[in-house]
Amino acid sequence: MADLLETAAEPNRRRLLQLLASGERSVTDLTRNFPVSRSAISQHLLLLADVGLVQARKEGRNRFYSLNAWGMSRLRGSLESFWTAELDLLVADATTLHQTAQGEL
Amino acid sequence: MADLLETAAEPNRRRLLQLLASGERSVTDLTRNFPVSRSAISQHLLLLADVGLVQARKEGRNRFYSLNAWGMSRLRGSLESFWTAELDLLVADATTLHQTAQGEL
DNA sequence: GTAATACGTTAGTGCACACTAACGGATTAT
DNA sequence: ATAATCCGTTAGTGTGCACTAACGTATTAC
Repeated sequence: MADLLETAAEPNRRRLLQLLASGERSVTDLTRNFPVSRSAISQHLLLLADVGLVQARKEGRNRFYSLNAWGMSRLRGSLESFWTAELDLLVADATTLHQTAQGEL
Repeated sequence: MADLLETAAEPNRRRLLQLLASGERSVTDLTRNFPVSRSAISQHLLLLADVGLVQARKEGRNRFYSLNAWGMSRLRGSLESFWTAELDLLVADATTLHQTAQGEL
């Protein structure tokens, strides 16, 4: 799983990135927000670190993970290059259609 | 793989969505843009259809796949709810830092 | 009509992923 | 000091994914 966007897309990892947006957090602390084990979360974090989206800081027996701004910037770029103007047009039409349908109810 | 964003994130499927942005295409036609088999592409298309991002139209012995505007609209929504304003701030800083670094060369 | 060909899907396989269980390392309590 | 506890990672396992090979079906050539 070398791909940046694909790595970030997995639901648990997506959530991890969002949680880390508000600041660094330990593995155990992050785990509280998930139904899976500390180990699972640790491994998701290691994957995110592999692609450069997060990094860890050791302090005592804790490891505080935080977002890597540069990696997140690259992710943003990937998203933007994926979502072309052509798709915006398509979606604009769909939204219009949907709103029309809603209005017609 | 029920998750919309995760399904769309896989590199080949991402590319398929982009190719389909310019209009409907047959499986064989789409396959020309990939190093993998027609079968592989067909299966990716079936997955995309499962989550409602594309649909197929039969004509002769061809099946023309096209984007589902409403599905793509939902995808757009998922992307937007993932990428919070907080992340924009973080990335803005990173970009600034990078530009500074570039300027310093 | 029938043989040949083209298109897309289903069958089958290897591998990677996501997870729990077991572990090593560090800190705290006594 | 040492036993107990907490934190994060590595070991081991099952499932699901991405892919090629084989197949069914429909069209075209003769």
